[in-house]
Amino acid sequence: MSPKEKQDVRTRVVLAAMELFFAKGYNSTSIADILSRTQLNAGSLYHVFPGKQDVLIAVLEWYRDGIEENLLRPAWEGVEDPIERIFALLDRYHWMIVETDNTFGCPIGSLALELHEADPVVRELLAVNFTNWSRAIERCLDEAADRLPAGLDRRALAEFVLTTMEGGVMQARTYRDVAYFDRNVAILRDHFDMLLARAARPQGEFAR
Amino acid sequence: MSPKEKQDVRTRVVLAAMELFFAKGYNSTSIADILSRTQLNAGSLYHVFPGKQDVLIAVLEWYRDGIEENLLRPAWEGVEDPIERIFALLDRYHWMIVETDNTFGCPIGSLALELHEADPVVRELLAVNFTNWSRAIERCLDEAADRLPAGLDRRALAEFVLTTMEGGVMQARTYRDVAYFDRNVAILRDHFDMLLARAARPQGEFAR
DNA sequence: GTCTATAAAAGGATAGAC
DNA sequence: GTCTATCCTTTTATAGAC
Repeated sequence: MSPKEKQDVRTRVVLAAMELFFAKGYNSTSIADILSRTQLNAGSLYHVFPGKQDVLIAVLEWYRDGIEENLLRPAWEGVEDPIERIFALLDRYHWMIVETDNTFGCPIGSLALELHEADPVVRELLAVNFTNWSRAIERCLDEAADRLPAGLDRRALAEFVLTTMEGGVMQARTYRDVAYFDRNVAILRDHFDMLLARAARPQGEFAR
Repeated sequence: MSPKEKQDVRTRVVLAAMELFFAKGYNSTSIADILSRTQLNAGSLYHVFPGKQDVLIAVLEWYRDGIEENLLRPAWEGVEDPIERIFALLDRYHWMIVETDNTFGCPIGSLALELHEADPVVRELLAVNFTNWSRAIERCLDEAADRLPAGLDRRALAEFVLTTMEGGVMQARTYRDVAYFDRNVAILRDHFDMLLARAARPQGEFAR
């Protein structure tokens, strides 16, 4: 392959669609938008994708397959403590909000709420993306298990971290003010501090 | 007015649009959908509303003006304790999820994420709806202030309750399983329990 | 595998009679 | 204030030459 070899049609479409869905949503992005951005013709796109929904599916698969490389690894570089990794990930969202002038929306969350009558394949991919995200958090919690209260529902707490991110992003975007996100994260931090303190407290003390 | 007097066009359109936006989203609801459901003709609708966005605005104003009567009062009937009122409200969402076969989405949250490039008037109304919701929670927290830690950021905690609801609803809908919502609420309950315990603890103890 | 042209349908909105 | 008909644009998707 020559150095300036263009990416294949499939990749170009997926990357363009990803940006457009992120910026405008799925329904508000037309095939014409994708063609215009990729400089492709309709024939090329429809040669690879049967229809618009198949582009969406490819985008969701891209997110699914890239979470480690595109999200977690950059967020966790140089951060070893598993609890701090959770807040390092949230800090990355803080910066994504700031860098988009408070218009950032989680692409998965936005699609999950935009698509009311989603095809089962699409819905399954949305769910898988959520699961991969919260499972990554759960692995952090597992690593820190000995500092956390015995019997803690780590899966539930991991899902709660996802909830904090999604709710914080939603409010920051609606108010166009990252402070809404930050206040949510601060409460979550407080929650973790209390959990760590509870776990550290001597057994004799009435626990709770 | 006769007992069987029909509601005026404006009200009929708003109620129908509310249901349709809730079920299908804003972009996926056509004017034809609204006309079909209300049994009105295009002329009648456009006589009252300049365009589709004005219908959306009227719907958001309806939510804004009806939160007390339609949401808070029913949720809080027979519940006096302010902290329990918070969880009574969340319980109401639990049942809305169940009654919709796990397809429930918060109408405001869904619109907030669906409308990526919303008109300022629309965005302002979305924000006002969020504010009214979390302010209602904040009033509960104010009532319970003496049982909560001194210096607690009650506004932030109220926003965090909204986040818990929105994140829980989002996950329950995506997974089509109310258990995701319930687990989130359980963590929030744990958070409140820790806050109440912290506030009740004698001052001498290192209060972290 | 890529190109242009276009089909076919849906959607928002308007005109003008009544 | 309501009715029907229709305009105009956008959008998804396809046909068929190259």
